[in-house]
Amino acid sequence: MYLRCLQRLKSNAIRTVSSEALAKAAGVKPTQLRKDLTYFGQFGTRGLGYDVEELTRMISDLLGTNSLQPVILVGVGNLGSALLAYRGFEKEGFEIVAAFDLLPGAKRNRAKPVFSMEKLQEFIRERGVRMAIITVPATVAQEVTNQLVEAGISGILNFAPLVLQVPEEVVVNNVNLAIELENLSYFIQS
Amino acid sequence: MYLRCLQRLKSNAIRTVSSEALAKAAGVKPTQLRKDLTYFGQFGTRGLGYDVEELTRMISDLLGTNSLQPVILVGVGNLGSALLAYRGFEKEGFEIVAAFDLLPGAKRNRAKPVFSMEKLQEFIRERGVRMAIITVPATVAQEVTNQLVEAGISGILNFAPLVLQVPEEVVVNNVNLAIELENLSYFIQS
DNA sequence: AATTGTGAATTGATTCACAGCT
DNA sequence: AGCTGTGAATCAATTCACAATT
Repeated sequence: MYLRCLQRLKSNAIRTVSSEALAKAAGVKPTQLRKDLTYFGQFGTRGLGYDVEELTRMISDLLGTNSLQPVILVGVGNLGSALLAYRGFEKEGFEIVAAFDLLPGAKRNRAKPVFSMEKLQEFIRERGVRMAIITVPATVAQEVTNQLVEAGISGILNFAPLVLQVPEEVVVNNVNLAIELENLSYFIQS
Repeated sequence: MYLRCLQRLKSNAIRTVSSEALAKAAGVKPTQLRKDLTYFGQFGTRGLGYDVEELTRMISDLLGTNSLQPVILVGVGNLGSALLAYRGFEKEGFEIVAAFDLLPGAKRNRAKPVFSMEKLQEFIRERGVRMAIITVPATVAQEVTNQLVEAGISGILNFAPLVLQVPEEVVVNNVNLAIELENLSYFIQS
């Protein structure tokens, strides 16, 4: 989040920012921001603030965002197609290098290649891909996950609405749109 | 999350579940689950567990998920189109009743009507819509938000990668796909 | 004068440990 | 015997308050 805000500042030719201003932009409190940063070192100048350029570089290094990470996507339905077409990732250092689906033929005419599921493990191994996005139906998500893990994937962004069982060295982030809506719905009932 | 797991159990004709089993399915610890539930009352039977049917009903009531909530969507790009076509919401009690875009004409041939932005506020007011999904570019997201809030929206699911400024009675949930990927990427660098 | 960096204090969430039901 | 419900203990995150620095 901080990185995103810093990039916005940079594109507005702002050189220096106080914890107060950056925190406001990121939607957190100034002390929170300062505490967060000190876990990784001291980057500010007292009385002045943080150098936008320098702080940007340090967070990028930390996140390992400086090199382009290849990512694959499994399940080219509505959501999968949208993510394939979405350009927003590349700016942040990720590239969806290929997609996989049971029916790759029907999913042609896209910028990205869509392969059949048989090619999945071979592709992961040959290209050394470490991250995958799962946009398959819940019923097959665990089976797909098993294949991914077996082939060496260590990070999964899961859009299927269930909890995936994985070995502990594999990291899963879940995005569940229905839960987000329910959450909103709960908090606005007043 | 619990609700989702309970529904799965129900469809497998399972009548009763222990905190241990349900917690496992939801990816949390048993004590966590029990503590969570007791914030709202006592629903289990000692020595036996929870009645799937009863617990389902109580969580549904709590979430207000029993009545169908109308939701609108603003910004019919790649992601917006995918969400419009996504059926997963309806099962959870939400219906995207309309979408809005600067160029509604180009976005026809869908199950849902796509209106021009001029119709936005009128629609919200007439239909009493309380929730909106924002899938517009970051550059116009704040402006769209202002319009939504002015028309009476009180819950926003925001996919634009920036922090929206809203009055405190309005709830915003952010979904930022690039941040999810970055997060994964950070935790798998070993 | 402004603003960071950070121990200490506070607040909040999770887990333990076990009493209490069925 | 099995399993929930929960006060107490622990662990983690946030915020305060202010010394240190430019």
